[in-house]
Amino acid sequence: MTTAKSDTIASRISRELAERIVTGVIAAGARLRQDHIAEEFGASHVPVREAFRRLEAQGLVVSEPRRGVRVAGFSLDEVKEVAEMRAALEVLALRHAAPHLTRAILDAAEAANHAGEKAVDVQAWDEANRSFHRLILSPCGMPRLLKSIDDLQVVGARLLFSGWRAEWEAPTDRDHRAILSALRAGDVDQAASVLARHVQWVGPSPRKS
Amino acid sequence: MTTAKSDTIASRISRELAERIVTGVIAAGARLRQDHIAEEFGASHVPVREAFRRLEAQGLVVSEPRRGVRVAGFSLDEVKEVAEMRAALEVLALRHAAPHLTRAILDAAEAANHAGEKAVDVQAWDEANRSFHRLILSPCGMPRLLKSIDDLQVVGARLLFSGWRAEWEAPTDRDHRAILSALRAGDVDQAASVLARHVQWVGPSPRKS
DNA sequence: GATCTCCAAATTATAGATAATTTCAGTAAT
DNA sequence: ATTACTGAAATTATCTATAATTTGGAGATC
Repeated sequence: MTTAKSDTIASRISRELAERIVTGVIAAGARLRQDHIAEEFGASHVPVREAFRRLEAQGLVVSEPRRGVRVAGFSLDEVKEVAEMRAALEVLALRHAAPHLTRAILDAAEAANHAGEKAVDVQAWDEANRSFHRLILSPCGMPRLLKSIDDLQVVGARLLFSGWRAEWEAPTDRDHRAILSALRAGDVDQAASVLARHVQWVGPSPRKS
Repeated sequence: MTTAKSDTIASRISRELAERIVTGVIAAGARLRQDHIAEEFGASHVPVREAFRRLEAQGLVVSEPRRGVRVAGFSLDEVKEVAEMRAALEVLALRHAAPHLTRAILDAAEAANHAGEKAVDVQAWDEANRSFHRLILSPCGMPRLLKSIDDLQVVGARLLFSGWRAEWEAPTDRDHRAILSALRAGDVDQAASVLARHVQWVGPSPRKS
């Protein structure tokens, strides 16, 4: 958890900035100036620019040629859009993963869910939730799909960090259990249906732009 | 069609390389060396590296730290994966676009379809096909979703250019007409169903890795 | 008082140079 | 013959410097 050894400086900067954006340390709409960031990381601005490109690909920043990059906004519409995309893709992944799911995988997913129930802060809860989804979807064996889902998950996590309510935890865990029990029963359609609803849920209250 | 005015050198290089990869001028698996490309474009390697990052985000190249960049492969599995992702996302887009589709838009889509029937080469056919899809999906008003679909379309186009058969044209145009007539009849489910099957179709013959 | 113009400071984009790593051919050892 | 080493050449990643563009404000004009 220290400086996170990473091969290239660009990827280290990219990871660090991503975390700051997701956790809200850098606000939506804030402008990111390459020289300032370069100075902070003790690097030149070249790797910073490459980090920007990666963040742009993830949808965490938007870049206008010669006018700099700023943190992507997340209005309610944008959050919903990401959630719906993720729902569609996770359903696809689940249908391909289902035939390869083993008892051991489902047990591991259940353990991840329990870890989420015990989580005391947002980070831990988010991590457990991520694990759950990754566990049941990875066996689909579609790397590009999984990467897209992961990127969408990261973007969606901004919502969690911006306004998380402890009450939201219970329904999530219930959904997870429902998905597991449907999968154990071999009812993929039911599991997919719960998963789609579960992922699309972006909280009860409208959020500001 | 000349030098394609573009704001930054990086984006010009990125576009040019993308086209070469899609059309097969650069083969799958080929290594891209930044200095060589920089020299060819009369630029330094910094914008080349940024172009690489964009291509990586589009899924046209894969990059390993300190080991260079190579053109992404497209095995049958990968092509299928992209097609299924695109099907899932286009269905989502269509369901959101449907309420906003006007007579004029559907007529324009029909015109695009006719242009495709008259197309004499792959480029023209691809362009018409792209227009058709863009026309009926754009009204969904979900920019991130549309961008993802576009990227997937570009990747999928590699298949067209690698082995296109004139016979594939007719079924495609028939699918397009079926989608239009379902939309005109207000039967969104039917349109979505045809669209999903249509997009997932990757040709009758298994392709080599 | 509001708007426009123009200039300086800040910022982005690219170039050229350097350090660090990988690749690979050629040679030696088994 | 095959495998393991070695070092030069090629290549990637980074830094420093420079050119080009944008931003923001001071002063002029209406």
